[in-house]
Parts: sequence; C-alpha cells; structure tokens
Amino acid sequence: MTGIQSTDIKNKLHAFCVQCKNAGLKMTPQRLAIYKYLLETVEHPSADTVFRNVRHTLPNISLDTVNRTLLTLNRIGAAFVVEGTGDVKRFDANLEDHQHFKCLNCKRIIDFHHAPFDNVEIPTCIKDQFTILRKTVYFEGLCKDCQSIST
Amino acid sequence: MTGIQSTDIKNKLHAFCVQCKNAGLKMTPQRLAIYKYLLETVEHPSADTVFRNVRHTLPNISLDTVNRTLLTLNRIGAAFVVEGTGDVKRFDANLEDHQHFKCLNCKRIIDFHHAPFDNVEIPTCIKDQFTILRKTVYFEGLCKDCQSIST
DNA sequence: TGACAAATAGGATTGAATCCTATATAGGTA
DNA sequence: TACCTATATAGGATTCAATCCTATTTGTCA
Repeated sequence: MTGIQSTDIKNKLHAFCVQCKNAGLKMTPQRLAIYKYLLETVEHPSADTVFRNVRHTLPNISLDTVNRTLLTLNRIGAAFVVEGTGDVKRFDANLEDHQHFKCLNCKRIIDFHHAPFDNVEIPTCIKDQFTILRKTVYFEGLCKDCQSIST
Repeated sequence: MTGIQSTDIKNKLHAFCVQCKNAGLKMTPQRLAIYKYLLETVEHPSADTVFRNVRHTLPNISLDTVNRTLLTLNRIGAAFVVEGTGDVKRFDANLEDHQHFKCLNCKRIIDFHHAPFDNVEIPTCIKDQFTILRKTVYFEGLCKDCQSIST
C-alpha cells in the first residue's frame, strides 16, 4: 500500500465518520473495521468474506453484525449491493463512477469504467412513472481463466 | 387472453419443443407447464411463485423440479435470471429486447424498452479480456405505489 | 461522570436452493 | 407396438445465506 492510497483511505474514513454522525449513527470499532475492509479490497466481497477478514482484527465480531452493518452502509449510501443474477449479495464501497463485469463461472466481479455509461438517459416513460434511485450497465460472461475450462 | 396471444404462445411452445430436442432434452409435462407459465405471466416470478402456480395443473410437482427446470431453461437460453441486487432469483422467458426496472420496496419488476439500450457498445478493454454473454441496462428505484408510503 | 439510546454477540430461526436416491417416464429402436 | 435405457421426477434431507431475538455492552450527549 502506498502513502497516497493510505492518505486517500484516511480521508475516506474521516468522511465516513462525518457521514455516520449526520445519519445519527454511532461510530463503533466494528462499523469502522467493516467499512475500512470494504475500502481496501477490490474483490466485491460477500458478507461472509467480510466477516472472515474483519475477524483478523476483531475476533469476536458476529456475522449478524457484519450483515447488519453492510445493509446500513447501503442505506446511508456509503456502500452498495453489487448488481447480479442470483448468487449471494456482494458489496462495494467504491462510489466513483464505474461498471461491473461478472464471470458466471468463478463469480469474480471486475470493475471497469466507460464514461458514456455513467449517465445513461432515463426514458421519459420511466421517468414519469418511477423514482429512479440507481442506473446500472452490467456485463456478464466468462473471464480468461474460465473461458478455457468451461465449454 | 386473445386469439392472437394464444397463437403466439402456441408458436413459442412449439419452438421450445424443437429447442429442447436440439439440446437433447426430453419433453415432460413438468417442463412444458413451467415454460408455459413463464410465457403467460408478466411478473418475473421466483421459483416458488412458479411452483405455486404450476401446482394448479400438476399438483404433485416438486419445488426441486421447478428449480432444476428453471436453471435448465436458463442454460439453453429459453429463459434467463433477471438482474437485481440481492433478493431471490427471478425468471423471465421474454427474449425480445427489453430492459427492467425493479421497485426496491415492493420488488415488482417492470419491463420497458428503450432501443438505444439494446446493444450498448462493449469497451474494447473489456472485449479483449472477457467473453461477454450478456449486457444489461438496469434501473432500480420506487414505483408510484411505494413512493408515497416509504419515505 | 452518569444515563440512555443504539449497537453488538451469539444462538435460534427462517427461507432459498441444492443434494440424494429410489421410482417413473420420454422417446428412440427393434 | 413393445421394450429399453438414459433422462427426469418426487420428496425428504441437507446446506447455506440471511435475519430474528434478547441479554449485554458501549458510544455519545448532557
């Protein structure tokens, strides 16, 4: 980890504390550790993966706390549930504009960024009927590793 | 149901039989009933919803058969799993170009069609690295009914 | 520092989805 | 047409994700 990333993470953690305070949420070690892990990883982890990793620093944390916290982060907008088709919930704290590709075989989720996808226009028929809270462009397929294996 | 729809469904059922045959799959009453229900509904049902409905005509069908069959339909391309964030798997047998909006509150999935979304370009960096099997544009938010209720 | 609302741990529970295996059946073949 | 075999099914068991429950702990504000 470089000094620059570290500073970036520190800034985000500070912003997170402010965000929690504004939302009337207490700052607990569990909440901080979960958010910090989400910031540092690129693997779009499931609740269970977060649980197993955060346990290294907080051995007594419960899976329920992880699940509850992840949903709280989703609610206040500090993270979100990654889109997909079935499978377990996966989380992402990267709020910068980007899109996801998911390998149907190994379930890896890879970030990419294609600026034209950042703000796809909402058809008026939809805009009139619904409150759109999220717009995504999402790709599925097979990654290089899995192309060769699975027919 | 109009005569036209009925004819359309008959055509699709016939095409489905051919598709199964080509894939080396036997045509069972269960498989046919599940596919037929999927064709007739607009609600993007879960396996359980399919199960409860197909039971009207096949009282002894098992949930496992429904699940297995839905995944089979997905595999041969006769239907697919609807994209979403978490929640249970939902299925769709409408293969015409269209997109989905999902209400985060009541979980209703609504079809819409905006032609520019039918063939979003794949960035070359992605095209080079992965085999893309599916591209989706997906919206989430609140439907009219749920806007008033949930703050 | 004290009080109280919020958060947590950990076990219990629910619910989706898959696995297992004995039985049934679709569909090709003689 | 009747048989044969690979495929499919029913139904219960199992797995795993996710949530619920409640006694205890802990931030945070006054």
